[in-house]
Amino acid sequence: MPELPEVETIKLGLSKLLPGKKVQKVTYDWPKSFPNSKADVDKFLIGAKVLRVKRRAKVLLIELDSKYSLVTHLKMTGQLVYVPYGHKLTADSLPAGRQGSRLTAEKKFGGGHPSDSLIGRLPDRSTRVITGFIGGSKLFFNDQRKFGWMRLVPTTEVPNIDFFKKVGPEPLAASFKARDFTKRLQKRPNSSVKAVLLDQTIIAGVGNIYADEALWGAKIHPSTVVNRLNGRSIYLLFEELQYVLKLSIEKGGSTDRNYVNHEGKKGSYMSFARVFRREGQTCPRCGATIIKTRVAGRGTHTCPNCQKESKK
DNA sequence: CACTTGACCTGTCCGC
DNA sequence: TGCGGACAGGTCAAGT
Repeated sequence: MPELPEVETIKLGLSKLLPGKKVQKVTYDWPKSFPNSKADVDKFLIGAKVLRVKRRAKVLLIELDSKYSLVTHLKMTGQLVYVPYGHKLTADSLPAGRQGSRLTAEKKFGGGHPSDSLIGRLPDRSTRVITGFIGGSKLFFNDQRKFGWMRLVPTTEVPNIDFFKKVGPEPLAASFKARDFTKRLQKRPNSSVKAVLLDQTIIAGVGNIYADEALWGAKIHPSTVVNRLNGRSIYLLFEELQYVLKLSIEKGGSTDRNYVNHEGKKGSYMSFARVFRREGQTCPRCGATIIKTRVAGRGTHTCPNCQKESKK
């Protein structure tokens, strides 16, 4: 769910908050969520100062003056939430309620914070890593499903992470033109256009939400095979993809179920979505009923009238 | 080689 | 009410 616009929103937020902050303490206990050794943490993270925050594809990069970077992929349910100094926290460490114990964060930390905001309830059962800064502020990496990860990587080695070696170009880069988009798509001539949009090695940052939204905008059925798309269709798809990504960044991203930004707040793109998660509702363009099917192994939302399936 | 499916996880929802 | 099963969907590994 965090796709390009969601990670970009977090990047913009954290860029205003983290640079200059010095790491004081780090708490983590789930190796897949944070695989680094304590020795590395002590050497390269504790005492390090944040230089800048960047994004590449769906990955967030926090560059440190120790020549290491904190690299985070939120996958499906990851969150990065910053809690400023002065906010009343109920505990300083990870809750212990996840191994068999059915303790909820609420029970463990003494029943209900007056504030209903996520910030007031952190850490919670999904908290995997807490990075504490001098001055008392904290960055929480929460991840309910544990698919995401945060890791400490030498900054010069970041481009050599397998994912970065293979990942495609940024769709919103000024240098990325329709011609480039066409060439990239045509590397997978026999795949469905939706599968290709979701393939991070073709184009970076597109996930299920914006794939469906852009395909609706371009009136293309998601299972259309790339080599059956004409030049005009591909151009339209390029324009629509950029449009939905930019609009969503403006709206602070999409909150389908889990996503929140650096302040623990939801994004509002979903109220602008035309098809995603709108099965049973009417198509804003033609009034037909939006349907949900399965394409490329994913839930897929289309207007059966605007997006005709091409006959083989 | 090109392409598709399953595994990784947990929480929620639906039907019986 | 409780329980099993389907489902959510980003990426990598394994399968066709």
